[in-house]
Amino acid sequence: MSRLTRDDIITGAGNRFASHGYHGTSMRDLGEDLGILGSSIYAHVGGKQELLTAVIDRGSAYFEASANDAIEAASGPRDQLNRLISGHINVVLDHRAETRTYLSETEFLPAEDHQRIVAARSSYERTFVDCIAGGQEIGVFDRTADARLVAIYVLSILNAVDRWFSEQGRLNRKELATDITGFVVSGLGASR
Amino acid sequence: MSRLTRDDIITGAGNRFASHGYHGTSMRDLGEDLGILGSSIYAHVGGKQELLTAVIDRGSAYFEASANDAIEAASGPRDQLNRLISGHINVVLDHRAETRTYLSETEFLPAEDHQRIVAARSSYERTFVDCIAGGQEIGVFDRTADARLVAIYVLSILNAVDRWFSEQGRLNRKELATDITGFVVSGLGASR
DNA sequence: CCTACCGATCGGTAGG
DNA sequence: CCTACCGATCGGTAGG
Repeated sequence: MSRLTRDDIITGAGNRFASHGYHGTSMRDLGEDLGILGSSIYAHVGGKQELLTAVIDRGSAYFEASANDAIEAASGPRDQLNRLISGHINVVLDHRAETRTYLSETEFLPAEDHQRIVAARSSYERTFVDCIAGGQEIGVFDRTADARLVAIYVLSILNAVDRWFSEQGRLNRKELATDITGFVVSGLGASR
Repeated sequence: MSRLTRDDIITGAGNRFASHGYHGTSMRDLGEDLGILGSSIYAHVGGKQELLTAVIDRGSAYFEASANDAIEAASGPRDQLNRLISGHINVVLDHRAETRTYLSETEFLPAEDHQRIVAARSSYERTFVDCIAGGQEIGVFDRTADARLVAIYVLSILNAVDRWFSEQGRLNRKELATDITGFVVSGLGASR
């Protein structure tokens, strides 16, 4: 058993914060998960708040990277929308602890970090709005819809995925992404 | 200044739990909000856990009542879907504290209460699934869609509404309900 | 609903 | 990373 790294501590904190909440986690709880004492955590990080920031920074970075990948690889608005959706699903399922903390505990961040994360989130959401608006301009999406509202609807669906999706269920990730893209584009109206 | 009732305490607890989380709320915090001492709360309720249960029970009851109203008044699947959506929006906006607590803090309920609330929530969600499946049977909704998945998508959108909707925004509640219903039925494909 | 507490637990530190 | 702590705060109670 070798010594823990700072990254190990952040990972452990993410797991605890995701399942018990930031305020429901004590440094002693976290230490127990990691096999050390609560007080020993202070050899690696400055304090509990710093751990929350580190966990949420990770979550935020995963989403940003996913959006950048989608923009680079996309061949058009509909393809980009599918890539954004698929990427978001992969992020929340591959990094459940960080993204759950990011989505549920951001409000408990120190003011400075909170502002930074909210700005990054706005930028990420703008990627969805721009993609939808771009599709409306070239006529592949309905022009009468409000792109900002549709982006909010899509992100609401995506942010909840980790709460119900199971890898052992009827659909795999790729199929879920296709289903959500189809739902967003056609709803219950046209056959997909 | 008259004495507080048990209901007042529960309302105050809902407000605190919604903004600071259950674990982020101390009995002294709550007392301060109510203008009494933390220890005085115990004259009205058995403990902090009991407060969480009481707040979430309220939230759960609002959703149940809304679903029952929609079922009674509906003239068909599409009308019922619109009523379920509109009702859900009204519940989360009229009872922000209780519903936010219901949606975010249910996991911290004592096991027995947790089971009861999860069962009630399943029943509520089934109303949405049945409505969609009913519409598919009579051909007003696309038969190839998975009713359960669509219900999850709709509820994901609805549960996030209180996080971004403003009464002073471009849309009022009724218009938002219409927009969401339109989105669910037509997506970005057909014009609504 | 307040006064006056209780033991337990909290985030965090000094020194090794 | 542990030992040995610190003052502050926690949920909760007895008695009025």
